[in-house]
Amino acid sequence: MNLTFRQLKVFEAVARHLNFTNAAKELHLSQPAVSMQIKQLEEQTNTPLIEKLGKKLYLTEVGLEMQDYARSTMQQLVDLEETIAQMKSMKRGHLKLAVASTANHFVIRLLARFAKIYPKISISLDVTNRISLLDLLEKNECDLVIMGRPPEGHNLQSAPFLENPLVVVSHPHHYLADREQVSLKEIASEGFVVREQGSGTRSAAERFFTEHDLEFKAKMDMSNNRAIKHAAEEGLGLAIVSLHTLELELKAKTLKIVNAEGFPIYRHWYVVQREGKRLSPIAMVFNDYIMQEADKLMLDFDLPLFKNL
Amino acid sequence: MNLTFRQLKVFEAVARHLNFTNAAKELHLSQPAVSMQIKQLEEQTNTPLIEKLGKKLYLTEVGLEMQDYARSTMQQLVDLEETIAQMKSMKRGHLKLAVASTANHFVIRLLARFAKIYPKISISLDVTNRISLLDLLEKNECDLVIMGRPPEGHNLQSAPFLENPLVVVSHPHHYLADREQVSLKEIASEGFVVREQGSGTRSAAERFFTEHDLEFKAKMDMSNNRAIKHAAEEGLGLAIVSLHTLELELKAKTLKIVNAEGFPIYRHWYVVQREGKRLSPIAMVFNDYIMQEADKLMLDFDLPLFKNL
DNA sequence: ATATACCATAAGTTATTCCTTATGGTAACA
DNA sequence: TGTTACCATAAGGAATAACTTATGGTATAT
Repeated sequence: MNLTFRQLKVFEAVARHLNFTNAAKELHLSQPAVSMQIKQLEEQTNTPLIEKLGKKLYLTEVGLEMQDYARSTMQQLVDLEETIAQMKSMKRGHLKLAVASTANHFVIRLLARFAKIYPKISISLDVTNRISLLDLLEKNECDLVIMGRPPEGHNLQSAPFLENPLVVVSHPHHYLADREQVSLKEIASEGFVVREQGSGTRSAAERFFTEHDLEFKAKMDMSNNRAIKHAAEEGLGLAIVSLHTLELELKAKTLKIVNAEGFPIYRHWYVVQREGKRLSPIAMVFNDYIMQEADKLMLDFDLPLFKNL
Repeated sequence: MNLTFRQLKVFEAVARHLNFTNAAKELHLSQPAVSMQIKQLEEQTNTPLIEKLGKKLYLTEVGLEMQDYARSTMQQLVDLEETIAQMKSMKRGHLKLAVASTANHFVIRLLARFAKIYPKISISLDVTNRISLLDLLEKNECDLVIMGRPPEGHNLQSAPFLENPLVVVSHPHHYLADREQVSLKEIASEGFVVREQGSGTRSAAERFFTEHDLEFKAKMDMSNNRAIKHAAEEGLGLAIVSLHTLELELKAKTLKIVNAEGFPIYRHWYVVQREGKRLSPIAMVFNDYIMQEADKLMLDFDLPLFKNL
């Protein structure tokens, strides 16, 4: 059986009018055109759908089934169109994001604002480590990723959208904590609690010290940013972390920013997507949104401003 | 938007395989043929449905919607085919009957047997008077009607399928009740309880007496067969009724058949349909069933047999 | 760098779809 | 009985749908 939508459409009109001529008028067709479509449909099903008794038309039992089917199929088509239209106009849709755990805090705040503008959009947010992020992109399991600078050679497209100031933090009673200015040399003489090898923050710090011909002393390394901050809070050493992860600790005064020479180091947050990926409308809008608005939005956050921010 | 089933079918295959070439093989098509169908579908929706990242294919969000739609539509089509097939093979369907109230009793017994043979068929039975029966036929609101001889000139097709013996009944203690033979003259001298003017039974009786040059004395008339029998039970007079309506009263011995000369009068039960009506498969089968089987089935009923039956 | 797997595109052909006009037949109705 | 309303059928033509083969491009893998 190989029906066509055309047949169904014509049949539906006939079933409604119970009159070929009127159905033809509605469809802007000649009457024989309608006859033919119905005839074809009856040939397809190999059973009469309409019976003519005297002047009047009646649907057969199968005809009634067919009418149900035609209506439901056509309604579903309308629904589909509606759904697609909504998706296009971002009244509906799903945004799949993934962020580096370090970025989690501020991204959620960005997302909260974004979600208010597009209330019908559902969002899923995966918070995970760099390796997993790349994996998600690789498998096309998310639209966009927010992370530090992505590695080369993964067929990725990335764009920096926000400065990411790395600052030195210490226990609030650390002897360097209240100094107006701490020279780089002094800082370098301290031991640091750092992320594992390969972490973006760690390599940025290492590069920074190397560029200034200083050694970077990693006293302890941990795989989790929260753990690093906690270690610093406990006085295990200084730490270099993204300012954006510090809102809570600064407010609670469990950590202090050390006024270290040359800091903050400015790195960037990137929006990353797979090369060649055609973003969904909503992902595209989100991308534009953070590219344009992230700077401004960060101003609302309760974070210290550095002169060149 | 003007999709085709073909597009949906091809799309479904591609969405399942996530591979054009394999989908093409499954459909016994060349790969470009598949490409074209997908392309057309994307043009219809004006949005990408499939995205290619590197070597792998992925469905876009709209693509996923489309996949749902395609599957559900195709499933519905399968369901429709199944339904039609069942209707054709009478595993499903609906039989709309209407019977004269006089025929109700025995028709229900016929129907009970018929329903056992076609257990999946639903049946509706309208029990009503002659006028309404003709009206139902006129409006094509039932497949078949069972009644006495239908009037001419209504564009009806009818066929007798069963003899309808009309007998004279009386109160069991009526003075004629136990007589071995009652002459027609004696009968004619009695007063009768009869149906209203226009009733088939009444005109048959009248004609019968007229043919024998006797007068037919209608003492009382009623519009309902049950009421007539009741009147006879109460000794209000003799009655002429169809033997087929008497099973209960004979068993209960509340009425007796009078051995009247010339009785039973043989009339017939007819199956009636509208001229030109194309019966549904199940109606046709029912028609055949009663034409062939009604005689035999009546033998199982607890009714007296007359010599020439 | 080359081979491989895979999809896109182009060009051309065939078949089918879909519609039109013209005409015929039938039931209802006056 | 003629008229009217309505559907069926026939014939013909325009559009297009649906494939095919051939070829090109691109990402991946070796």
